[in-house]
Amino acid sequence: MAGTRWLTAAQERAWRRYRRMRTLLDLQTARDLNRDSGLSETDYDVLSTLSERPGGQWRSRDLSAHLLWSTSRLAHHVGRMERRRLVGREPCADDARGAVITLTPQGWETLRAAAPLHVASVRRHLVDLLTPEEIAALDSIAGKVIDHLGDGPADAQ
Amino acid sequence: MAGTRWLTAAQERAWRRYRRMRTLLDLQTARDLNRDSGLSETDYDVLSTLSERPGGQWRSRDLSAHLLWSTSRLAHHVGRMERRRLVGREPCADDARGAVITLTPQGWETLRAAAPLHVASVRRHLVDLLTPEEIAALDSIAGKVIDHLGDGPADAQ
DNA sequence: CGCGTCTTGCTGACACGTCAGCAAGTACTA
DNA sequence: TAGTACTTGCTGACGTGTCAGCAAGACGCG
Repeated sequence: MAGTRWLTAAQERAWRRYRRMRTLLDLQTARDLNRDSGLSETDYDVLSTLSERPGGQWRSRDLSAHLLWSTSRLAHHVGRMERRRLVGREPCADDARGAVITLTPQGWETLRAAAPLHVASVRRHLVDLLTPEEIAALDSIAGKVIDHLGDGPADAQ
Repeated sequence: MAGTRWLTAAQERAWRRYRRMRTLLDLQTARDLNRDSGLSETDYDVLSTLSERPGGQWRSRDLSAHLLWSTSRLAHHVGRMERRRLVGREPCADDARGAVITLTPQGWETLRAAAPLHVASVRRHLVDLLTPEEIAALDSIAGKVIDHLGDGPADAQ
């Protein structure tokens, strides 16, 4: 590999700082979420995704694809959340193999209470730090990466 | 919480896509790194950080602070990397409590072989997708978050 | 020095994620 | 309809991260 195209100083700096932002921001929002609502980020992802559908119901297969999780990971995580009464499982009417994950009343209530606090946390540590131009730039950068990594525009997201 | 300041449409969109970029980019670079070099991202972080110092040596305490890892996490991870002969442990001359983590010859060689492939992966999935202006914007955004979350500008990174 | 406190690093128990493998159901094809 | 292959979801084993707790050494003050 004689002809490796190393990063320029500006590129290297941006990459390093992106990685550090990622680490710090994750740590902080996770800490806030756990302190405020007793949830992990993954718990919150599951609850908020479920709530996007009218009845709070998703087929396991679709939920794991949407979250970019393995079906195994979803099964484990849903099992743990089920024990905490945040979600439930029901057989699927159309397909006897299928399982439908459902938000319980307690799941709805937990999410309702958590959402404003989580939004405040995201504002505090990211959104309110940036100008509208920077928000637009972040969106555009993320869009390019998402398109490149082929998230299937029609599909998940 | 009647007066919650929810996100605007543009902010919400940027936040969601940032999160998705994060997930996709992590998955892809981790997959590439493992396929090309048999390393995890955390392995690579440890090796490349060690290599920044002349002798490839870091005090445990300093390394965990630099990586934003708990000392426990570092101890576990170094133990595993030690079994693979990528790093070694030595007692610290100045402080009998201390441990010094050292890159082994095999660790150097592994990193030397992995680096160009990893850079290519980062280029392919991020850097080469962006204009110089977008690189600058990403750097500036990350800088704001890092400053806000108090990474101690003089300290780590 | 002698004592209490802080720092450093390690360990064990437990929570979470991945992977291989399995059982049951569906879909395609002859 | 029977046979084969695919899909769906679960489980167990194992690697990794977090947390509480420990032992040894450093530090500070009388």
